[in-house]
Amino acid sequence: MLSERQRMILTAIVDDYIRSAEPVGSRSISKRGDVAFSPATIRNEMADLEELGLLEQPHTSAGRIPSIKGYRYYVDHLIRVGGIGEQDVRKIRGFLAEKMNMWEEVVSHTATILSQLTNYTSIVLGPETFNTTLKHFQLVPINETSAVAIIVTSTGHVEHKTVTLPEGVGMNDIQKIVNLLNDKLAGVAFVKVKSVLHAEVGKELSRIVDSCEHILQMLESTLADDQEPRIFLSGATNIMTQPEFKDVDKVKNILDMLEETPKLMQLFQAVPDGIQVRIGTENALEAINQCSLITANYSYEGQSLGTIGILGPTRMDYGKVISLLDYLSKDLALFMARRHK
Amino acid sequence: MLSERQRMILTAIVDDYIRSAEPVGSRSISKRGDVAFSPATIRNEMADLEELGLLEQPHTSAGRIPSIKGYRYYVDHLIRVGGIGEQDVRKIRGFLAEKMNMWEEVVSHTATILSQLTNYTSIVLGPETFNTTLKHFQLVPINETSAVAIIVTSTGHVEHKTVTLPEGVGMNDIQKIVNLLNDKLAGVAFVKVKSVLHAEVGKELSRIVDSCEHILQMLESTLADDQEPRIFLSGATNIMTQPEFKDVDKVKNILDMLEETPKLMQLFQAVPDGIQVRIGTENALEAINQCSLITANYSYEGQSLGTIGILGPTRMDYGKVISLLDYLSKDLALFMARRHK
DNA sequence: CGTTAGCACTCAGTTTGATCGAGTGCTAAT
DNA sequence: ATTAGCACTCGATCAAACTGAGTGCTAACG
Repeated sequence: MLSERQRMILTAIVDDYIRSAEPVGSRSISKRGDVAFSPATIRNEMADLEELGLLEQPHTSAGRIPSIKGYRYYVDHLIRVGGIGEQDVRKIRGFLAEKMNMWEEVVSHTATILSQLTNYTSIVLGPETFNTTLKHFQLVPINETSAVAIIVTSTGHVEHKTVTLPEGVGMNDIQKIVNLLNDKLAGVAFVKVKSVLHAEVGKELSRIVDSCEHILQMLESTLADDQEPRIFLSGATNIMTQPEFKDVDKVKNILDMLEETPKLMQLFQAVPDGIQVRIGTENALEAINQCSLITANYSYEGQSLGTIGILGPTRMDYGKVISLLDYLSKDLALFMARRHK
Repeated sequence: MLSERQRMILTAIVDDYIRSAEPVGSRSISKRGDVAFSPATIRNEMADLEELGLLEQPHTSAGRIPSIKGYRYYVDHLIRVGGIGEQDVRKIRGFLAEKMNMWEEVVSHTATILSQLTNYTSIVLGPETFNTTLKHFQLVPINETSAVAIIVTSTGHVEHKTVTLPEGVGMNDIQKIVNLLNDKLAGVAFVKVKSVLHAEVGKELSRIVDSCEHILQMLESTLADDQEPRIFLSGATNIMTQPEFKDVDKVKNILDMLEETPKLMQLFQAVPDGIQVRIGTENALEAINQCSLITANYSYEGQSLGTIGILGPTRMDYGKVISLLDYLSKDLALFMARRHK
């Protein structure tokens, strides 16, 4: 357990370091005013804090910087999550005032605004489709052998896919198939589509067309395939403004990671509800061992729809980012709720 | 007009510099073997080439590097566009063997493979829609006030958009509208959609629904709006492997530019047919004044469909990139032709 | 006993200066 | 016309010296 004075000093060091990106010395803390002790006293406390693993020294004659553990303590116990600034609120309001119908627009705008307000990189996962239902299905023939399959979900999300038609399927057949599917599948949750397809559609389909097997298979892969949510990135280059990322190689590792969808998915995998802070090596991926990732779910009626996140240096303005994510995730949830209805 | 010897020397310098990224001295050229003159002679020629503006010296006691004008001369007169390597061909073949139906997949894969084979950044513009025709139109209601409009083009491209429905439009009306539109607009080129909408659809529409004006307006914005081609980027971080881009600020400028769609469009605006090389300051954008951009159109029946491009340092392997772009743009045209049919 | 002033010590960062060597331009010889 | 030779230039590299922020320890202070 830390003493009140130790907590004050740790707070001061983290705050200062977040601002300046430079090791914080005892003198500069003493001069700040809010910790009214002499440098010597502060030095003693700092030595203790270092022994506890909360601070570290880049080298003997430098000031202290927070360790991962130090940031963790700061985030868990010391942080003051103030409301967000007026300017920020105004900017967000302005953005919400724009009339946007498609959730893609909303989500990508959210990503943009997040990265602009924080100067970090924002990553937003679009709503997952798995708990939505099918609203409408359509097959549009392109030529003799292929067609475009279009799926509209209850949330207004549209997926499309070009499929190859089995031979001997005519225009009439297609219309019948489409009608049948809309009849049977409309309102069915995506997770159940596969079983319904087998249980109810199969028999009826065999009455209509010959090459029933092929079509069923095609439909299955079309309808079941597309579970992965879309990823929106913004401000990927913002890390480069941070002094600790002056080195091109470090930056490249991170940006390469951001270009790879599967890695990003891994990063966001299984984030628990609410706001989650992962500092430095707490992240699973080596590439961002010097970064912190803060994520927040947005949900509807207890069901998590998607995630928004901010990636920045470990020396990140945690307070600001957390309050922003909190605000925007709720906003996003609100929007989705409106569409969900 | 350059002498044969000057041309040889210029070629040698450009080739060497492309390989090594270091100023090329007279000795090293003499030693290469293919220019069998003494360093002194070569030095004299180099001085002449510098006077002509084809070479420049970073500082007095350094070797020469090609100037923009030097690269230009090299590209226009000296370059040997060899065929592409066997390995590359094999890799492309392997990629073509994969069965891909959607053009989005093909185009994005093309971008990926281009960046992998060249280690530069590839930018691919998806086929423009303006010379395609409308194949199918659909309106799927989501709730009382909004619906998803879906457009399928003759090339199998799908666009969708959420629209707000005017009040008092019922399910029946929607079906009628959709039928009418498919009847009137199927097969109509996109450029003509707007006029057909006014000339033929307007009157008929007024017979069906009351709020004809609103709907017509909505349809117009939906159908006419979406002209801009999609952009596929790959290997954006590859510039960082180039020694001349060890500086984070330079890189940031370029990557920032790549994140901005309008800037990219500006870059690709009005590229003439065939293969186009823009070296350094020949590019319109300040951010890539130290880069070269090579672009190639892919077309079908004389009509340009889209563009593929490679962005790299001015010190780029022009020969390789040009032959690769040539090969792949033809491949892409072939694929599109198949889909077009 | 907690706090603080004083002081020797440490060490990264910067400056300075010397050295190195790749490469040039010029001149004179071939 | 070509080339060998040579003085010269100038960035790059390295070590030595210097600077100063910051520490840890000790002793004095209230």
